Amino acid sequence: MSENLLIVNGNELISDAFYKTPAFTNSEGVFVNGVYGGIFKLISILKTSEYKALSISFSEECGNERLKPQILKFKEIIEAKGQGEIPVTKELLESLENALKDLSPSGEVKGASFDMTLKVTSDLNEVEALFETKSDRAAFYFLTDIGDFLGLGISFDGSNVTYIPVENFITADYLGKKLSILSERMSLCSFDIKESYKYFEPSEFANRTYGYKDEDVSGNKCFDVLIGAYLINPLKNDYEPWDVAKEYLKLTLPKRADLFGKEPLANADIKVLSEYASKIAYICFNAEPLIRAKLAKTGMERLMYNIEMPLSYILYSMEKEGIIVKRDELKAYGDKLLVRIDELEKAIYEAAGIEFNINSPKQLGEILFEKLGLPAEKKTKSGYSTAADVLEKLAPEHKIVADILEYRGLTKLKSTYADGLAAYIADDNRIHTSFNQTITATGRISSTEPNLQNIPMRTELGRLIRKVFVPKDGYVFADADYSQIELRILAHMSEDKGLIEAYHEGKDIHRITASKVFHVPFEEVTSLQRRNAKAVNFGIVYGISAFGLSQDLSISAHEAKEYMEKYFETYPGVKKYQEDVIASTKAKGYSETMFGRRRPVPELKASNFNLRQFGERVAMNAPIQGTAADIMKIAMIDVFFKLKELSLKSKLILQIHDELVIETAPDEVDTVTKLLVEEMEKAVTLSVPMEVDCHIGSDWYEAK
DNA sequence: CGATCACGC
DNA sequence: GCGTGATCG
Repeated sequence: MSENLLIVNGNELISDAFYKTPAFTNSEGVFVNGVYGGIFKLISILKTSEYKALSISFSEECGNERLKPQILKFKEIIEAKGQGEIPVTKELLESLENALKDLSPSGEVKGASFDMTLKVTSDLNEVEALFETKSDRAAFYFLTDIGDFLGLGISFDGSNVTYIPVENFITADYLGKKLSILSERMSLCSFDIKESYKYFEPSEFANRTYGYKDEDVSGNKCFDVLIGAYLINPLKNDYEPWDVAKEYLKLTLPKRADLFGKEPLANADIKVLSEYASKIAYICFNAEPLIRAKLAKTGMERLMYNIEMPLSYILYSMEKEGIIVKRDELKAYGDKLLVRIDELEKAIYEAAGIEFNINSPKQLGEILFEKLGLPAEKKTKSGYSTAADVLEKLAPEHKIVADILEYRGLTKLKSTYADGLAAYIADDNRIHTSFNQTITATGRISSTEPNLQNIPMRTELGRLIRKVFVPKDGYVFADADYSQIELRILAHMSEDKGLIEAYHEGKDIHRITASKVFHVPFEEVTSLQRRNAKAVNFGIVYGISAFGLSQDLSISAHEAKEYMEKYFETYPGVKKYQEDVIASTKAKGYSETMFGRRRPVPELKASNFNLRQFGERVAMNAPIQGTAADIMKIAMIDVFFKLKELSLKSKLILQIHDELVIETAPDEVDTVTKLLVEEMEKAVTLSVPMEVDCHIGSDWYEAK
């Protein structure tokens, strides 16, 4: 009996917390740090033990006048739950957690003071025992440095953290296996969890064979504090554990660079290392419930649990697979470029009458606009603009201009693609890009080191680079892309009858638009009219201004304005939608996708006109671009787990915003093609059809 | 390290 | 509109 009853001295609990927790007030300006810290500690004790009942005693005397009201406040909260022995139930815990939220000034729950007990061990028996700890959740952090796994920080209660260095029997694989097993019976939390999948496989994915499900599916799930923090604030560029600590726990901690500088972590002191890894585990454990609560409050649980978390595992898998790049052919391509670059360089020097650095916009500007006296149209902050659109207009004036444009294009191909990509080809002849899930403001994925989402496509010479991207022996690429996904989303979200109808006709959308805007029969639309309509469609999706459109089409701002007005006459629903979305974004402070992904737009309230205009374009574009990103992510989950369900050898390897690439086994081509198109098209049902095109090829050039 | 340019969707 | 990267000064 006595073992099941937790007896607490209320005065001591609050008093301890009062001195440990930095002072802060609730929304009414009353100091509540003691009550807050006390309840926080109480919750953590109740959650990590098996007490069946709780009894809290209070005494009258209290010396500290600032502390006294906090003890009384706590007494009030507790007595509302019951008198004497209070049964420990789920409801009690929930109500205590709600009490925490009420105490916090911004309605968020914040952690108690930094209060961590660290234990370092690599004793096999101790580690084995540790992994038998009873808890409903754990937080961990894999400490790695340039590919080396150094150790694991792990906590089951948010105050006791164990650091396990990798040594002897305790290998990276061993710890990974332990975590995989642990994930079967409790939820695991980490920071940037994608980086841990190399060592452990969460049980929720190990045998998963179903795709995206709207409703949550029960079971122990992994949680990534980084992804959660990103969803809540996608504008912050790089979240580090310390940022989460500060934002959610009000803790200030040294950063990685401050602790270790540029030294390899392997050289660092074990004490510093263990503390570093353990603090991150500590931060994760204590921030997790706060981030979960905020995600629930902001309606982003589905995004987090059903989309982003499974996606993190898929991105890891795609990075691991990589894509084969033919080293020798890439080199030959670069050499071919160099021949032409040298020719152009000579011709440019000849025409200029002087040798200069063509790559320097400053020097180039001086040559073109001063030495050669060409008409300078546009200026930048630092001088003449030498951007491509400016040079294109100058081309008839002087033969040097065309050469410069070609030179620019070729050196770009050479440095970024030919030479740039070569540096990333690994020993397996593959490039393993990093897909980043927590960078963009709109929810898109980004790709770095190298960026495989901007491989040339537009010009034939650039496009040829895609020939060096090949599938493994005997395999082919299946490349599927959504047809105009963003414009279709606009049609759906704006509910514009004309645009929806146009898509149901299944004909060339730009031609239909031109026909409607210019009042000519569909068959009589000229190529110029179609090109202009296409540019307007494009511009609308991006929320560009008449000025932006005029730049794109090289027409006057006046003409561009007329085009847009005609467009809005044709599709009045689009105009209405844009106005509504700006108003609601302004009112709420953020825009929202179909799946509830938020993008804060503080610019809408700026006093600066240009900034506010920018805010309007962002408010119009973010829901479109973000919804497209959501849909693609769902499609990826469907495609990935479908491949798994069917035990196919084919692997998803690339995502380029509206396009997926699968390295496909020859005997699976038909299955994969059908699967890709089906899963991508059914990822979401809109009021317009989703159209997916899929091509097969023996390299990426052919498959597009 | 910010500005400019060029590549993608 | 959203990104990444190379280059310059």
